Amino acid sequence: MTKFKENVIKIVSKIPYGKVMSYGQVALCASFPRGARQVGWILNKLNYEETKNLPWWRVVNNEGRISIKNSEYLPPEQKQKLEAEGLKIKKDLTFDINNYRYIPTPEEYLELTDDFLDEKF
DNA sequence: ATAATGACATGTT
DNA sequence: TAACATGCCATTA
Repeated sequence: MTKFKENVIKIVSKIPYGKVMSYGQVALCASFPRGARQVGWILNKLNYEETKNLPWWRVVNNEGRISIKNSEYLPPEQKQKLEAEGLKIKKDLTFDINNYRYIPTPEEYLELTDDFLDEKF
């Protein structure tokens, strides 16, 4: 279990009901500024126990598109879970992420680094 | 050690 | 709008 994975799990588990974050955002908040792809990789490899208590469906790409691939889970499943939380998703699996994007407060960011602060603020 | 792969992001054609 | 290119970096082959 790497620090990065722990942080990703912490961040994702904090996304409120009905809100979403992009992979890049999650990476930033986990103090891995350019780890977007690794976030996706981690979510893809989560075991059952981990997915059970983690709202992985609230993580989408930065354009508001469901971009799941080669996973146990399929795009329609994620779409259904998001719609169940009130999001309106088009049939091409896109939606207006700016209506639902979750912006964490600085207190919720983990292990802030100088590099991170330079980039974000 | 080197190369390919990916639930990504951003900019340019 | 869509396709392409480049950067990214852990994991896998």
